[in-house]
Amino acid sequence: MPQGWEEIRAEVLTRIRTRRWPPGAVIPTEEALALEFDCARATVNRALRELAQTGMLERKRKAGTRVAMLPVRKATLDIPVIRQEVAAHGQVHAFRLLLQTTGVPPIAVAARLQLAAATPLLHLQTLHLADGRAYVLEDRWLNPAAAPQPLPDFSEISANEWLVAHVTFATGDIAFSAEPASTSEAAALSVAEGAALFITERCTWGPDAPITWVRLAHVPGYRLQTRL
Amino acid sequence: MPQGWEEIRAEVLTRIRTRRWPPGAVIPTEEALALEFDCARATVNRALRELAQTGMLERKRKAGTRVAMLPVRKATLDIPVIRQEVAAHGQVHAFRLLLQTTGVPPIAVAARLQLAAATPLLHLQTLHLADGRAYVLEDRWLNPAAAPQPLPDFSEISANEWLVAHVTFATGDIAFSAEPASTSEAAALSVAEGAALFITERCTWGPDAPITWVRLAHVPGYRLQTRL
DNA sequence: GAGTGGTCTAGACCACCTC
DNA sequence: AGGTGGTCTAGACCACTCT
Repeated sequence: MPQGWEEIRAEVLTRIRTRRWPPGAVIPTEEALALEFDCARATVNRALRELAQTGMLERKRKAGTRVAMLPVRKATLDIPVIRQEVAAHGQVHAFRLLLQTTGVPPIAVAARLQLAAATPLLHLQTLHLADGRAYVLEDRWLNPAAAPQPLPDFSEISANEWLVAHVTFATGDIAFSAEPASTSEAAALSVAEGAALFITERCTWGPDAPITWVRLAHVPGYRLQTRL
Repeated sequence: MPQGWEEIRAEVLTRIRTRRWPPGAVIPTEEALALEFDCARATVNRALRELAQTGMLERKRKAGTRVAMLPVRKATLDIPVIRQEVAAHGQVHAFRLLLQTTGVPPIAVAARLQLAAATPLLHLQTLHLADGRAYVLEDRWLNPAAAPQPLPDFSEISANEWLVAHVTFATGDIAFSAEPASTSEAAALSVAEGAALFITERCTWGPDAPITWVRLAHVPGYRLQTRL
């Protein structure tokens, strides 16, 4: 007899995986399961809610709970923080500020940030190193209006870490893709032009104004991995 | 005054984002917050637990709850099912089975599946089309021992959909990367050799045996996106 | 040792949705 | 209209871990 919501979750998961409750089937109500497992309905609710959150179950009031037709559709992904990511590999992290200017960003960047046209932003290019070798090339446009003055010396502190510590964050999105290395990217990362790079692109907004747009070009061989 | 765990979560999130509770700070105990918000401790617990799950808070018994030093570190992302993904774009999905043979997989594949050496697997290559144009090239090795006999005709039903509907799934992992198109991939996807392709690689295991290894090579321009 | 979060209970009311 | 999940409560005990 399972006890505790985790064991109940495991038991339900087993019944799904062994096809005792096949995809599409309606499973017993919370009340019935609470009776079977001899626990409170809230405990069953907790277990089933967690399974619904990962996409194994689909729940609707009155209609009941059914096993998803295509189970395992969601994964939680750790968004790596570069310094920690490098440290986790037992390597030494360092970075070099390649570029720091102010100017109007490309249309594509302004559009993603939903920025009024021709707003000047701070443009930073940073190369992150792991044990002295190129690891990630960071291309960032930063809205000074979103940050408290004065801005720090970004050759000493990473923009990402300073921002999360000092700027109020409201919302954001993140996208992953593959792109060929441009001439300048290839040079910075010491790879061939056109090499397949894993790209992470992030936008963040504050309560009132866009904060920053970042594009991380990862060195070939980079993998983003998670359990299902 | 917030009411309900969602409003409490929103209120706590606001206090974090406005830096009333800055990164690293310890926030009041559940009991204190329950008093302030005039609700049960379980309600506060629910709100704080959700925030901890997304990486905004770090919780430890006795030590209390503190705002994460680097907030927003986890994102949940939907693992797309190809047919639905294509349909979601309003396009027509179709697929062509390019290859179906049986043989011993490459060492790299066998290793990832933790497979005993020299086990013959079914090898499938499938090209998925969106509105008739190449969309994803699927390269799959499937363990017949993990599936109930007989196997279906994979030129009529997609291997993925048949598997989730008929094979007991236990665990798996998924990885994303960028790789240059090989000669055969380039031909199948109608792109230049060496073009940057977004790669999804998935391993799944049953309770007793490895089930399948899949590698999806997405056409250039593909983006995997999610909110933060 | 003591404070904090983690969990469970028994009951209740409500919102939603299918029937 | 009634059944189902969603949520809340007030209380309790436990597990962990910092001091």
